[in-house]
Amino acid sequence: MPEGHTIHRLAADHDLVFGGRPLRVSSPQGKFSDGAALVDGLVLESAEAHGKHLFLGFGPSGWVHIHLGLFGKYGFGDAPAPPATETVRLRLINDEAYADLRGPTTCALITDGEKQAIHDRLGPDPLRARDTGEKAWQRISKSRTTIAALLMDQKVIAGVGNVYRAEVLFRHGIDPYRLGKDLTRAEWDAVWADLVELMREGVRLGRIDTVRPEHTPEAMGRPPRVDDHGGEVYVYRRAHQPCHICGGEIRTAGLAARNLFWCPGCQKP
DNA sequence: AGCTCATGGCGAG
DNA sequence: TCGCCCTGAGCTG
Repeated sequence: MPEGHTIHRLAADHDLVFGGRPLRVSSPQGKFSDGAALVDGLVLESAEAHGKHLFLGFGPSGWVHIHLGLFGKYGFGDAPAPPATETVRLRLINDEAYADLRGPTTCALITDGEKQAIHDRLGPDPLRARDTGEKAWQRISKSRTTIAALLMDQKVIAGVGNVYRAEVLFRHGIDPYRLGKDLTRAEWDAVWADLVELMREGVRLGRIDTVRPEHTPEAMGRPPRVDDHGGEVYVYRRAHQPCHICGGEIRTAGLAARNLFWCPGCQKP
């Protein structure tokens, strides 16, 4: 289950494992059979990520556009591939490896123009080397929407999901209900820079770790702990537990159909 | 076996 | 704001 770091990692893995060589493409489940047939046997020329969107490039034949949604999952493995189960939407195979995709929101063959339209509607991505937080700031600084909602809006900033949202706001002591227009430029610059760093680390480690060294359980003299989503965090899914820093109770609330987590003690309005 | 929930996003009203 | 789509894990019974 993905935020932007997962998708950038997947793009790199595709390049490494399948890039520059022909590969077999199929859709055991059948829902992508037509698209798969059109690129089967072609060379994978490039793999790109923008926010939570993944693009597999097959030259003039176009791009396989993948969005994992909430449930989508990739499984990579060494050849030979096991028999595909009925939920495998997309299977890639070469002599050494296979990759299975299950449960994506999107898996479709698109043109260069359609791909460009997706880039155009996405905000800057902290994991794209040429992107900066400037365009995001232009929208945030004029917006009467809460910063918590803005961080989840992929048109404002691409790649941030529910975990990074909660964690980066905590790390900067920003109350999630503050309005975009009430953030200072310095606050936004610090948040953007932090996302760049945190998400790069997320790509490297393959999980979301946001707890600073001085706040780890060891440093704080507490028993070791890994949160049930695989990384170490301050507030995400820690409702009603004590804050690692102030000891106050972590709070949760629904916001735009998602669960928001924050520490009222550390994140003042 | 059936329910709930999950790191997303879309379109209808 | 709500319902809906995609899948699987972790409960409950």
